Order: sequence, then structure tokens, then C-alpha cells
Amino acid sequence: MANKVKFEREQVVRAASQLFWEKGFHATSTRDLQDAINMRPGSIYAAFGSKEGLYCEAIKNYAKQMQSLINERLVSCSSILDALQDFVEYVVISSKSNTPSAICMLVKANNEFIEKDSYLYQISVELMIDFEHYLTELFTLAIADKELSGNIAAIDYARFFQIQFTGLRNYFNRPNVEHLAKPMIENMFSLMKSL
Amino acid sequence: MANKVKFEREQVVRAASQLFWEKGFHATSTRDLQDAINMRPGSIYAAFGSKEGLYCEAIKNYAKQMQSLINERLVSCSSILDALQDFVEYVVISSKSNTPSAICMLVKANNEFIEKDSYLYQISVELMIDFEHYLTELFTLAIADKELSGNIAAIDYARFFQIQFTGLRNYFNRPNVEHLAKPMIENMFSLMKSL
DNA sequence: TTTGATTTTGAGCGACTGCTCAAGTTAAAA
DNA sequence: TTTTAACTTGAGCAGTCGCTCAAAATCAAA
Repeated sequence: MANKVKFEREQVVRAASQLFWEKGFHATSTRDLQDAINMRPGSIYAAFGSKEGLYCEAIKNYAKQMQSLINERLVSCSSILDALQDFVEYVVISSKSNTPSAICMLVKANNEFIEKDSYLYQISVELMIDFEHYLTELFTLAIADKELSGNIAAIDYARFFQIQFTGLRNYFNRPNVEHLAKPMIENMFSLMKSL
Repeated sequence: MANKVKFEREQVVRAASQLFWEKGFHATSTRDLQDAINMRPGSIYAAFGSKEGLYCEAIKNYAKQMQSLINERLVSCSSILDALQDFVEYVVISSKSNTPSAICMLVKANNEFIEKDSYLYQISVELMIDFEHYLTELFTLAIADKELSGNIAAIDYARFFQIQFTGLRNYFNRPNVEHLAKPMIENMFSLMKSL
């Protein structure tokens, strides 16, 4: 005695994620979303409650996929730092043409939601802290593997990495500097190894 | 045979700048602006042409004021790098409580206007490049003064500075990390001096 | 004063926003 | 089959958006 949902939730959330990532929360209208995910308002609101609810799933999906990108490289690369460098090069250089924005969606969210007690701001902080924890685990292993000196703590490597990564992605969101990306990423990693 | 404008243009642009900086372009309504600058729609549109026109003046004013902050410190400090470090500490730490956002307005604009051929995106890029040129001049002087090794070119110091600065400001847009700001800024500058 | 170009005012236009809900459609259970 | 609960549809609501423009206010020149 029922009917079944006709949409693929993961696929819909990914499409919404792409649109929100590109345009930001405020500049994305529910009509834009309807077109992007091919659902009518009633279905959207039945499934996600509100534009905010859909955004919330979308940004969590984004964070999950970003970690997947690293995890894939941990399998295929011979060291943790090689995996991270390959990840950074992929994000800043290779994926630029088929990605909705050069800027991390978490950073965009963190910049857009100015009310510090708003739900979406807090989600953005949570996901960034999750990512920092994930990085800290990786750098703990990298220190144990003697890939890094261990002169500073794993969490400090994680902070250094995030600041460089965010700074680089912002810098390369301007035209005519593409040729600088590869050497600057290499500098970033040799700097980190010298800490 | 005339009437005179009753508003102080510089003061109005500064107020608009603060609001746009805080909320971004899309999330700032013309009603918000009316209240912030105490002008009625007709006067605003007579003076600035459009919301976009007002934003344009506002962001240029922001860029000008940011350079003023550095220029003031170049006068009062004994070296260029001291002035820059004082500037960074002021922006990231001291001014945090009386500033509309922890994030640079140019960076926010550059992230918000996704149409690469839109006028406001191009303005944001122009102002960032202006700032890079300004920094490059400073680092040229710093190299001549032997404050920096000169192992890399002035423009490369300018790029390094911008990436660190943007990365730091983004990192400190999260709660509970304030105590890390001072040491991380010191690290940034000692790292730069070791390049 | 009076004149008249200039500036300011604010009601309100047409378009768009996030969202609702009655009506229609679907498919498993009876 | 028929029933019925779950799902989908899309017209449209109440509110907000950027912006316009006729009318009122202002003030230097005549």
C-alpha cells in the first residue's frame, strides 16, 4: 500500500551540490534547483524540507567526496605526501575545467553565512574541523613513516596544509596565472618537508 | 539656479562598503542599503546608477583603505617587513571585533561573481592585481634594504604573501583558534625571511 | 521676491523569491 | 480487480527584489 520515490537521492544531492558550489546559497534560486535536479517544488520539499535542508545534504556530500579524492590517491600512491600533492595538483590544475568553482565549497559557505549562530555556518565549521582531523591523522602517519620530520605536531602540519591549500585555490581563481600552479604547489610541499 | 547634493559621497560609499563587505553583493538588498546610507532609492540611483554602480565604488574604496592601512604603518615602523607584519596582525587579530568580516572584501567578491566576463568579477581581479603590484614594489624595496635575501624575485614574495594572508584570514574565520593567530603570523614572516 | 534648474522623496511596478497544497498519478496490498 | 497510502505535479500565494518617476522640496541666480 504505497508508491515508491522515483528519484535517485545520491544523484540528486550531487547535482544540487554542484549548483550550490558554483553559485552559492543565496544566488541559487529554487527554480534553478528544480531544473538542475529535475524535481518539482512539492517533491523537493517533501524530500528535503527546505532549500536549507537540501543545501545541508549537498555540502555534506561535497565534503565526503573531497575526502574520497584523497583516499583514492592514498591507495594508488607510494607515500602519503605524494598522495596529498597529487590531490592538490588535481584540484588546482587538472579538475579546473570540469569543476563548478576553483574555490572549496566549505570555504565559500564559511564566507557566505555571516551569522555565526546560523545552522549553515556551524555546519561549514564542523565539516572543516572534520577535514582538519582527517588531515591530522594522515600527517600522524606521515611522521611515523619518516616522510616528515616531526619537528612540529601533526595538527600543525594539518593547519599549514589548509592555509596553503586555501590560499592557493584563491590565488588561482584569477586569470593568466595557470602556469605558476605546478611550481608553487611543489614549493608548498618542499616547504612543508623542511619544517 | 540649482540645488546642492546633501549627502557626503565618501561617507556614503564607506557605509555601503561596510554593508557589502559583510553580507556580499547578492545578500545585500537595496532596502538594507537605503537604511545604511540614509538615502532614498531615487537619490541612490541618481548618484550611482544602480546597485552594481554603488558596489563598484564601494569595493574600490575598500581597496584604497586597505593600502592606506599599510602606508600608515610604513611611516610609523622602522622596516617594511615590520610594517607588513603589523598590518597582518592588525587585520587578523586587532581589528576583528570592529570589522564587518574576517575575509578580504576583494576575495569575497572574487568568489561571489562567478561569471568570468561580468563587470564586477573583472573589477575584483583588477583590484587584486593592483594590490599585487603595490606589494611587489614594497618587496623590491625590502630586497634593496637587505630585509629579504632576494633569492626569489619581488613578485614571488608578493605572491607568497597574498597566499599566506588569504589562507590565514580564512582559517581564522572559524571559532576557538584566536590564540593561534600571533604565532602563526610570526611563522609566516620568519618563513618568508628564510626563502 | 520670483524664477527655475536641481535634488530628494516614497509610492508602487513588474519580476522574482521560497514555499504550499489540492488535485492527479502510481503501485503494493487486499 | 479494487482499494488506499505514498508520491508527484504545478498553479499560485505572500513577500521581497531592483528600480522608476511624478510630485515635493531646495536654493542660487535674476
